[in-house]
Amino acid sequence: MARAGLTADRLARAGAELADEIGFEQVSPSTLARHFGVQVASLYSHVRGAHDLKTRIAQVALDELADKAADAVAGRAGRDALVALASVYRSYAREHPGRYAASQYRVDPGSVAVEAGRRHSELTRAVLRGYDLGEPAQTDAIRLLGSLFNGYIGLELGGSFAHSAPSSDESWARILDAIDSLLRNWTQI
Amino acid sequence: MARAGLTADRLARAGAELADEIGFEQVSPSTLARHFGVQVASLYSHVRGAHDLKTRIAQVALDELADKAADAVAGRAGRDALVALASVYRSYAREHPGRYAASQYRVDPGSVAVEAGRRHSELTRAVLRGYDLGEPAQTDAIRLLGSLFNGYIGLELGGSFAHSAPSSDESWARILDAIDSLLRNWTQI
DNA sequence: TCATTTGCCTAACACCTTTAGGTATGCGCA
DNA sequence: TGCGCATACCTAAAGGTGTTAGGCAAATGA
Repeated sequence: MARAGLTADRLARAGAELADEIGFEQVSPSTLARHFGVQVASLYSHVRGAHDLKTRIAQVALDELADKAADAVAGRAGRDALVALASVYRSYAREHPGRYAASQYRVDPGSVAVEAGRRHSELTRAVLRGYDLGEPAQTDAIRLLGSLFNGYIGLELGGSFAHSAPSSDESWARILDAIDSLLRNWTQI
Repeated sequence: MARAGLTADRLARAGAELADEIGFEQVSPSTLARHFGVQVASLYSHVRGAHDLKTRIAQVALDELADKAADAVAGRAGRDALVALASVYRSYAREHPGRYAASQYRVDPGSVAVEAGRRHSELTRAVLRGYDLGEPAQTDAIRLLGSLFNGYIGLELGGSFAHSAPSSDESWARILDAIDSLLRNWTQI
């Protein structure tokens, strides 16, 4: 019998794709084994278990997202950079809901994925350079933006904004305007 | 053998308490059956299955949270009301992490729990009356606040703010100040 | 071509969810 | 008080998942 050619990396990447199709929650050693036409136990040579698998998928998503974010922010500043960064997260969540859910997977401290989290904060910090905030305002603002993006996307994906006016797109745009304004005037609060 | 006296309601409430002890993820027909000293299959007379059980626990948490929020907001306005509402959510999440996680459980449309979600928006709308926003700004602001609260608490519970200065408490307080200021000046963005 | 590595296999265990049908408990009523 | 009935909880069983242990055979390199 020909071998499937599994590696931890291929499993993680296939898991990420599978997550977009069937939902991150549903991705597991068994679904992934079925996907590769392989016995479940065979995965355990490449991955320590279900948690390890999900962590690796989270890592894939987090890296991919950070790459896109870095691209979007490059060469922009201020409001432009803010909107670009926000748009990357939101688009990614819509186009790759499974991967986005994976990026939210609680990864234990000490994992390599923690590093990816730091990369995201640094990207946000870069956007904030255009607003000239000192410390601790800058860290506060990073936390605010991270919370807002994650929170908005989470609620939107959950359908919270689906059945009422204004449309989610419109709210999102105006909220970003508001946040831009807030960041510009942060020092004089 | 004496009967345990199960009802859907008792299961949901016990599930909520159990969630705080062992984590919402871990609460399931089997853990709950063990908790009541009862065979797993016995739960199925009261609850349709695992999903139904979790939805009911979510409902308990959502209601309890809305009650606390209504209490906190009553008799306050403006910044006071904003801080009080925010504080209710954050305290609840810290004191009852399992219940809070339950409140985030994706409940299918048409479920009674959707109604509880609406109650939360209305509470936020009440807080915003102190800021004198028209539409669509008011709805935008509701979405902003909901996103921010959920997002901040989610990141905080995940440990994102644990290992760096300033403390989460300090950031939270200053972010609320910033949001208060933003809401007061929303119309002149 | 042979030895070795190792990728994938089978087998087995423990646990979980769900369904079907049986037993007995506790209530309402005579 | 005792009887009948509804139903709360039970046992049994099927099918799924995660994980470990050990075996066979395919690829790799000498």
